[in-house]
Amino acid sequence: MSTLRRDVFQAIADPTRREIIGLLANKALTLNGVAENFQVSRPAISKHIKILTQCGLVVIKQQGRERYCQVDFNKLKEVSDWVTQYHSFWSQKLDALGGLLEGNEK
Amino acid sequence: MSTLRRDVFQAIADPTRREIIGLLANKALTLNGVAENFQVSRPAISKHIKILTQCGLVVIKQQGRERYCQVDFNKLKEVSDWVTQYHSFWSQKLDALGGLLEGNEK
DNA sequence: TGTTTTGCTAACCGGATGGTTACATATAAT
DNA sequence: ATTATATGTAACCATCCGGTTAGCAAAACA
Repeated sequence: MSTLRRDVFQAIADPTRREIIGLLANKALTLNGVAENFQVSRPAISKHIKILTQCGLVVIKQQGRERYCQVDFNKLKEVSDWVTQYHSFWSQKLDALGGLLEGNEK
Repeated sequence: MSTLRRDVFQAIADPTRREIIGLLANKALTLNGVAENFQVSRPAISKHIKILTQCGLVVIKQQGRERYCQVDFNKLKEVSDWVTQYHSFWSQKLDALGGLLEGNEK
């Protein structure tokens, strides 16, 4: 699994990974602790965690043989920044095109 | 290309599609107008636009043989909502685990 | 010491993704 | 009527993705 092209947007694209983030928001969990909450196998969760760590969204702290996963929420700011740049457009009507086409709508 | 599992998070996972959204924020463009701004082929852009329309992020208004693309920014709220639920965690120090492990850190 | 537990990695699989080229269709322009 | 333009679609391809099972290594426990 290469470490290329790993960014936050791609990491949160998967619903399972978003769920994992939700879980870890409450408290740090070991990998098995995370896996208990899902139907899929441990290796599958392990892969998800790896993707989340590769982009910095999750940080792992080793404690003996256990590895506690926690979210670095600051990484989510990258997503927040991207989204909020469009906040001003949100309440805008969807009729900008109408103007653009000078009411020539089909 | 099935219409299944098409959600906003997956749509914005691709950097090209995020760029497209940035482009369309300024003004509605035809499909060729969008494609002019990228190196990839027109069919590739066509596929991206299809994905963006399937999840509702982009709306198309046909004008003769031209198809004007514009962003429905309200769809981005879904992303914003997901992110902002974690706003309270942002300024939090990354030492919650330290407490959890009772200073037993390696 | 031996065994259980935690977690990683490898090999594999089917389906999705992102790209291409080639061709089809419909509207517009000459 | 013919040609040019705008766009869609099909077929194909390499790679990625998310999942599996099997096996390995290290720490913890009996």
